[in-house]
Amino acid sequence: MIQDNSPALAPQRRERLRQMLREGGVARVEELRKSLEVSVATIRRDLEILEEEGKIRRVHGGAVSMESRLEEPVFENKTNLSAKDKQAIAEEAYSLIEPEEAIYLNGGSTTLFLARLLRERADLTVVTNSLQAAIELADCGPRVILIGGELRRISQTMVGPLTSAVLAQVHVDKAFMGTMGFCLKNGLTTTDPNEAYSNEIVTEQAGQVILLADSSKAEKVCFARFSEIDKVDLLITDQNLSPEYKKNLQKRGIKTITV
Amino acid sequence: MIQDNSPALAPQRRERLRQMLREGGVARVEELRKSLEVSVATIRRDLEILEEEGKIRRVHGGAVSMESRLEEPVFENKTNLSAKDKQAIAEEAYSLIEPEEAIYLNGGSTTLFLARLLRERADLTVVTNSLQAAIELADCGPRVILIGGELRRISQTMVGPLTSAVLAQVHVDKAFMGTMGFCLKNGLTTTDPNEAYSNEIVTEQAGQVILLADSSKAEKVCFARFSEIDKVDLLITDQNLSPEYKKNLQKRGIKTITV
DNA sequence: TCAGAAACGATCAAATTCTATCATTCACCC
DNA sequence: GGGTGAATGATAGAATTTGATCGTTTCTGA
Repeated sequence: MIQDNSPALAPQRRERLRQMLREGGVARVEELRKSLEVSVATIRRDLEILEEEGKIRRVHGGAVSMESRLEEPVFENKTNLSAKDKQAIAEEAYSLIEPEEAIYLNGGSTTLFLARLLRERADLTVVTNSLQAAIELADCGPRVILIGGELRRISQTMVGPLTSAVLAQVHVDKAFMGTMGFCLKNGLTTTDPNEAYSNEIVTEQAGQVILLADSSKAEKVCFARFSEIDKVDLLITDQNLSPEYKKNLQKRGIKTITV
Repeated sequence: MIQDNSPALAPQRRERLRQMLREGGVARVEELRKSLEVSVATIRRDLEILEEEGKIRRVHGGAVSMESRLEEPVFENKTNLSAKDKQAIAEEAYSLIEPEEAIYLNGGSTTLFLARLLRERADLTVVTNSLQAAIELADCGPRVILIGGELRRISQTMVGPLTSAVLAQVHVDKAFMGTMGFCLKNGLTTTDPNEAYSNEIVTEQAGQVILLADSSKAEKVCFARFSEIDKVDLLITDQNLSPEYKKNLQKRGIKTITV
């Protein structure tokens, strides 16, 4: 017999694919074909399956492991909204800020864009639980108050029970909140209960709650709820939110701004 | 030998771009092209994508990173001044840390060296008011608790009355404190009263107070006092501290370790 | 302010890779 | 022994990526 080892079974082969990708972080189809000694068609099919399972991400020419460094830690939805839309939402939010106000920013990419716009505004006070926002404002601009608490690595935010200590002592005029999901029935939700805890305290206390969320977050529900939808005063979002949905929000007393 | 040099996959290439930009803060298109060995068109396209994702910002001639870590302008010089001594002091301090302990680090260059040594110690809990220490430990290592408060730009620390809120709720076994000056008569002093306030709370509460200070700080007095010298349990310093002075410290109950 | 140089964006062609489709193989069952 | 169906391999047309070119814009120094 020339063919000593029978060709690996499909699940075995996929497991090897996965492993190879984990090791290198990335691999091209041709490499994989050589290693596994099957046709590119098979490799492609396997990659397709692994992508469905969320183990890898296919790219032109090969694939990237989702279990390695090369991929972003935050890949909640792979159809991440472009920076341009987030920028637009942030700019709209910025225009709402009055001189001398105290505002709150929670963690998240959209609020980070807003933070960047605040670098020149020495008149403001910015309260935040976001390490990245603080870094952005560390060397210039507004007065910055960090709320303290346990550092949640994945989001680089301060969360948990300790955050209530500082939050109890400050008041903000406007809270600009990002969220993982908002839903008429289930309210505002995020993945981490500790994160939710901190967000909840802020939404309770803030003079005004302004939600910064692209339309992909609509009717999305995550594990940890931090507020009823009614607590929101204003939603700034993109153009893909249906008019009916906006009307429903309107009924609940939530104004919507579309950028 | 047939050189089948398969070009790097696009995500790999962009990751390298990102990294190069993070390291240098900025880079020219031409540099990037040389390093990655692709055409400028490709570089431009990649930069465009990275900008879209908000990772970088394009400028005429190249790009700047949006995610480069805090650069320390004046602070940098200070860390370089006697970096070797500070590193040695930090290493000595590190050896005192027991498994599973909760420790405090205040702001300052020496404590920052110590923070860098803690990156692998997942068993510890680190409480700190230093933004830079937090950044250093943000993506790995020990549990990090930030104490919150107002951000003092020059030192990148959280200071002031708000810090007491969180500090009142935690206990640390050992507090590693840097200081601007220590003096037998005037105790521990620093320049900023708010900074002093936070330091004071910590020195009052910590199980053990360990002072990390090179000899240039001896008998130096600054504006704001935060502790009597007696509160210090242990001083780690360099070899330039006179034996008599050490003896005087000994009389006050302060052990000295010289590195 | 102006002119030259450098950098940029848009566009096109070549090369590579992808998708969709069809043919082949091989185990399995009746 | 032939039918069945899943898995694999092959192929052609579509799509994507890349590098080169050219006119336009931006920067720099006089």
